[in-house]
Amino acid sequence: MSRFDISIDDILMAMGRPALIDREAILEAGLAIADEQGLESVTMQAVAERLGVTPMALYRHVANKSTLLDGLVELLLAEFLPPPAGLPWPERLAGVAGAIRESAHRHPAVFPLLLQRPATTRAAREMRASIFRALEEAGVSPERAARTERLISTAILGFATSEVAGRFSRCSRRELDLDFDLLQDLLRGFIDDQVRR
Amino acid sequence: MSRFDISIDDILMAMGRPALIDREAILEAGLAIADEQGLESVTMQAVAERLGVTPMALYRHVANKSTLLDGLVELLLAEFLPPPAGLPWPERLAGVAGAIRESAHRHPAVFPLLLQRPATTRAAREMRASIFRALEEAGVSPERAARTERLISTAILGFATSEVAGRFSRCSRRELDLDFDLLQDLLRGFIDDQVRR
DNA sequence: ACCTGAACACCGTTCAAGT
DNA sequence: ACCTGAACACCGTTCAAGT
Repeated sequence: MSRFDISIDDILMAMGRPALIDREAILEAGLAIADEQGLESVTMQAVAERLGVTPMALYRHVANKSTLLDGLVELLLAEFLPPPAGLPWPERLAGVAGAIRESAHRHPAVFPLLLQRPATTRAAREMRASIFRALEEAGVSPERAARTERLISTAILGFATSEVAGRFSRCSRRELDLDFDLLQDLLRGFIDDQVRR
Repeated sequence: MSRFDISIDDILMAMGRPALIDREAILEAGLAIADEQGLESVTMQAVAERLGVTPMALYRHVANKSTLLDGLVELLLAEFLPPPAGLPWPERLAGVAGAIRESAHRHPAVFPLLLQRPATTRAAREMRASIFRALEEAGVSPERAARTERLISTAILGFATSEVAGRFSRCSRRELDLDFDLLQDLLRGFIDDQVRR
């Protein structure tokens, strides 16, 4: 009846044995399901089952399904490792673009969500910062850098999303590789333009 | 018991009185709900209720919810009217881009789906054709036109999606207007580049 | 032909209860 | 603290039945 019905021993014993699941395990299970069976297969029940637990157990670790999906997006962002700092900026930028595209191919179901969430998480800021540094090194003025970065990352995300979400389903992989090369030329020309002003 | 339990009179009477709903009414109700309350509020029950009908009645007119959503995308595409043919190509292209962006602002919930469906419907082909004609007039060779068109429309769709789906939620409308202007400059420069080769 | 009632399997989520 | 059982409101969908 009262809250003291739970004995201290009970609590200590519960604390002693490690939790069956945690936030990270939940997100990884969700991402695996999304990769294997698509986003609509990511249900609380499916995630729980993969972890050998009941759906209700998830709610101690994630607020609800919507924040679980936010967490999946975070997981993708965390994969966008900043490229090696030693390289000259064009190669660093190409590295970032390539890493983003590869992530899209690994996670075609979750990737489109990237375009739909404010890029305010730590990993998102880091990716932005790495593009910023490349632009700075290229000679883009700080006043222009933010806008330039937005357009560059939007173009890359838009292309990668179209590619994996099926808008280009009639194009061969080879065609799309060439598209991507051309996109990078386009962005390169754009940056040169921004520098010249 | 047998199928002849339905009398011809019954059928004629049913045929005589006009159907309560049809595919078009369903799609328009779905779009209205999406615009007003977001995509996740578009349920079979909500659409049916708006039409004064039970959810089961919808299934005679649309195969299932997924094709209903496809229909909403179609509705957006139908709004991308081809620009007046008399104008010079740069203005026509700007017209298309502006029309796409306006559609995104009118239908922020449905618009992101455009990036996720193969662009094979009639309206999608028409929009592509109008960009093609502009590129041709600009002097882009036919071999380059398809790839150029893909990159242009991807950039526009990607930007408009980011804008209405919340990725730029920290930017003011004025900032985004300037972003869009710059995007069009970028695309213009890209086309000039394609012509020069 | 077109719509409804009843029914099913499946969702997300809450809350009290167990350990 | 962490998980479960029971329960609720709400989904999408099917099918037989009504008119």
